Amino acid sequence: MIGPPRHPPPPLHLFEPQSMSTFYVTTPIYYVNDLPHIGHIYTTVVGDVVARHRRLGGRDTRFLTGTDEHGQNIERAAREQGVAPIELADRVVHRYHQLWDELAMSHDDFIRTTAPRHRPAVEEMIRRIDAAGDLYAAAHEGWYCPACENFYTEKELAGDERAPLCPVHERAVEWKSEENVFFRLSKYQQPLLDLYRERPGFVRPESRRNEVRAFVESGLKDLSVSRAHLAWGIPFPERPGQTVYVWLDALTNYVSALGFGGGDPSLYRRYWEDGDERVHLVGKDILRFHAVYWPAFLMSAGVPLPTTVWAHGWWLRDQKKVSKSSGNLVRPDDLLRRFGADALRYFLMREMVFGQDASFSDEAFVDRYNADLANTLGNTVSRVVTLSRSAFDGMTPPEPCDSNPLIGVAAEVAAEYREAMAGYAFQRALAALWRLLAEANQYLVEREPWKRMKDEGGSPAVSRILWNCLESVRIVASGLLPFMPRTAPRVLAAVGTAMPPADLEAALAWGGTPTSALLPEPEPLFPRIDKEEYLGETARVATAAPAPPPPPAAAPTPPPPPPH
RNA sequence: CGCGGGGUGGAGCAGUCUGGUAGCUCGUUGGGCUCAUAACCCAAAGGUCGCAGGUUCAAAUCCUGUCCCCGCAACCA
Repeated sequence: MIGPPRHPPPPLHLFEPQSMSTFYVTTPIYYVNDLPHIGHIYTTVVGDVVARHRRLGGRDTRFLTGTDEHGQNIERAAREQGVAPIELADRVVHRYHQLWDELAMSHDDFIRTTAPRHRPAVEEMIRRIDAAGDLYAAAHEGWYCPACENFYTEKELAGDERAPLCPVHERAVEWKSEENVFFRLSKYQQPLLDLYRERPGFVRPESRRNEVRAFVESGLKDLSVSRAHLAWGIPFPERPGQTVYVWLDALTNYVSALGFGGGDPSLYRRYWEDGDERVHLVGKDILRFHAVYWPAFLMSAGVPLPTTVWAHGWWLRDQKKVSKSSGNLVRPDDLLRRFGADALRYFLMREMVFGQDASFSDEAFVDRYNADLANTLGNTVSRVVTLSRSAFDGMTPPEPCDSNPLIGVAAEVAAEYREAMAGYAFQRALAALWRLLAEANQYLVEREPWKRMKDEGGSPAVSRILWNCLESVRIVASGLLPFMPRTAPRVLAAVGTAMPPADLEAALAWGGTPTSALLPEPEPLFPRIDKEEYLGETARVATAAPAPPPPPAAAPTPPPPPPH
């Protein structure tokens, strides 16, 4: 028997294949009972940043997101609004497409659990699990509301223990038993514990792995994977009157989108079965489903497991937990309108330590925007470009420089960026880039090229000084390509590099700024925001508009998935 | 004895695994610069790292106890 390793394993990135290995990254599929908020955006931005980064590193990358559309909550919400469930779903999905477009998401596919291609995959998954002998019929008992036609857990119920009430209708629930299909989850308790031990990187970060392991060690009960009385779902194969439990339905999206169980399995083979890395990004609230149920389903079905389930924290609002009832959700519309997608993307990635909770506040947003984007990045671009244009007649400097203090800093920064990106430490990666900007500013003040220019004009010394600064900004902007897909190319263009690079490693190396290239007149990339004024505005908006208006009853048909 | 996370200068955090002068960003104060988006650079003030005890030559860091805050506690996406 092979025991656990005596030493902790090296970080995963050391195992990362060098080139053209595959990388498959997914977000959860979002439940369409609610419009997207900052939490949905965050996970998807993380996925996009990672996907863009791996693509720029030459990996054969696929990035999936989508929506989860079945289940009693959707059915109920649709009934309340007097529309068919699919209409409700279409409406919300339309908003997702719009939003991902606004946010420059580069997903290769968008899966909907109501799509025709999804159902065969679920059926195939069930067929395999059944063939493994892991399904059986048994009675499921619980508190049942006849009006909802739905079971509730003790925790969900309103009223007190003596007179439990339905949380929706506030009427008495009854203890009821119905026949369901059960999955032998208990059988996988030991295999799952083995999995966590043998592959420590399966659940990340480590603290979450411990949490999951503790949960599994405490004992697993078999899981009901079918529902009676629920019309809005995938019919359970060979079990008339039963539909598939939404999580079994939903989790299968990660392979249904690749063609699992369908006519063309080529993507499934490429990115899953024969794939090198399969990463699920999830919020900590749904870690259990991804780190316990999903691998158990896959083991049973004889399908390879994901390589990593990465759980991140929650966005709090002003230090408080976000909830629909308290109305403190952070909605993206105003932020996007005012600051643009890249500013929001930057904030989310810079402010949160990936894996931990972070707090959103308007003040923190404006502070970060002004300090990092307007002052440090925007202003640095502005000053070095203006100096170069003035000294060299609208061009980049004619003479490069291969010996100066910035080169060493740039190399350190690139190394730290590389390591941080491989380890999902986005905050560190960005902080490293900003260190190079700070060094460039410091260098500029020490050399005072504006003074030299008065005596020497565009001398070789001035040329080298300014070229170094442009080059530092170019490297920073290259590192920003995954984070700020619209702005980073603009920054590159501003400092004389017209074409964004296709290879990130090459772009991070010193020496890429072209000499005597046309340098366009700088435009403000991030106009500084008056903080007091802005906070005043948001306060007024918050008090004036208690609730956003409901979406229009007649929503346009959703557009096709984006062509990435 | 349910489980987990957190308590570090005014604010927000890193550092804790692998003990060894307590670090970053923002803010404050003073100075410098004037190319730049009132931006940039330098310097200073400000913390006995929740509390108590222990281990150690040495503890924010390891151990024990204790207080406070926040999550989770399975069919809820």
